[in-house]
Amino acid sequence: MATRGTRKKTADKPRYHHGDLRRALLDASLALISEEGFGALSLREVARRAGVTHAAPYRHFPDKEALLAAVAEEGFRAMTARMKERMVRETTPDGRLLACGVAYVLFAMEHPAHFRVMFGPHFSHPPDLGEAGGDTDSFGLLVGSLAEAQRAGMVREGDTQPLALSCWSMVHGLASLLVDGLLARSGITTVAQAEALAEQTVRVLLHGLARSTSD
Amino acid sequence: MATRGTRKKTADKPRYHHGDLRRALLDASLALISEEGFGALSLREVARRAGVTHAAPYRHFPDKEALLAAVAEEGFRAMTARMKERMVRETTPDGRLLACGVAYVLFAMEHPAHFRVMFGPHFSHPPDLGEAGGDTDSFGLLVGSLAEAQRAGMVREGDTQPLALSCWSMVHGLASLLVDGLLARSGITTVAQAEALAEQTVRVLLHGLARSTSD
DNA sequence: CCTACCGATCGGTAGG
DNA sequence: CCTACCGATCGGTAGG
Repeated sequence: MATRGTRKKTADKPRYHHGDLRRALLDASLALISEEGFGALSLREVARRAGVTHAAPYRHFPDKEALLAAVAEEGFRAMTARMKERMVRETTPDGRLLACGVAYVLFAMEHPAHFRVMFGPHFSHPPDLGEAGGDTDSFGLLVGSLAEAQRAGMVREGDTQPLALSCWSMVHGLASLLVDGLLARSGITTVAQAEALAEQTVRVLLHGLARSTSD
Repeated sequence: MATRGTRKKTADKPRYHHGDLRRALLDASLALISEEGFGALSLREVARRAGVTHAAPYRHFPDKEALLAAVAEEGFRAMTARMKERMVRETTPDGRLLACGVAYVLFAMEHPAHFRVMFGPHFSHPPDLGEAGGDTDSFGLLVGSLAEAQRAGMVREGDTQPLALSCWSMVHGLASLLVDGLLARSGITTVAQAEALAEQTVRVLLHGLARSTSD
């Protein structure tokens, strides 16, 4: 009994009686998904990892879907930022278009948990990719740079929308295969390898977009 | 009490005391995923839908992952068959390559639950896409027709493998976006629309593959 | 943000 | 292929 009342020997559970529990919950969610896969994500396990009781998250998110929505929104914001970051360095329309696509794939490789939440089939309604022009409007960046490339004569004329869907499909497919580990047996495991493949792949697509297929 | 002992008024639960429970379990899994999403899939609910006790499935599958593996394998077999079916109608190398890609997308649209299980992040190990030349080797079909197109001079020379990854990414991305409903707001909802988009998209890619980007 | 509690569901097994 | 059972986990709420 002599030791009763002294500091507990295990103070290993950080507590969040301050303002950053929300952040801690988001981080815990991402770590959990990365380590155990999406199926392992539960509000209770997230709370556990964040060092709080399983009732605490409800102070910040009304339910599980709200937590995921917050993760997804953060992901779209980060992805859009990543795309802009690489695009502004470029000086040509097709350079920007290429950068746009490569950044999409890089984001997925660097933030697989975010990517899974953003595009996984977890929501009742598929996510809206952000208001036009907003800082989550990654699709808008693609459409914009594609239209610019059209005006510059580097991409065939015609309705921009279906062409944008082709571009999106290309990078989304590559990103998905990478995140799900399906290209590992083809030897693509590092970010550098993924970037090289993305560049090559998007270049092929841009080349295909340059002129009408009936040429 | 007069009615006691007579036929129960609800005989609505079909029983599988014959040989087709395995098939029924696979079908129930697919229906469940289609209707409620992948997250709703549990062995117990599958058993319920198949009209058996939750212990019955263990007679056919050692665990949940084994059930999913069976669904996935069936999916790869069906997808490969779908691709072959469309490819044999074609008389040119690039026709076969196009058919190969379009069939991939069509399969996903027609069998979204299969597609989700095949490529969803549900397995400890990502699925092997089948032994080379086997009836689940869809990737082999792609590589084969791509190599054929190269020999015919319709696709640039060089290592076939990375080019095949570009093709796979393209159709896999389109299929994924379609299955997850992300192209619905772009107005692509029917199989016919998806097929048209897939054709256009793969044509763009083939055009890009025709010659070196440095031409 | 915590304790204590609810009903529900789950994967899996024993034993027949 | 069924009944009966196990321990575990879950989402969510009451009440403080």
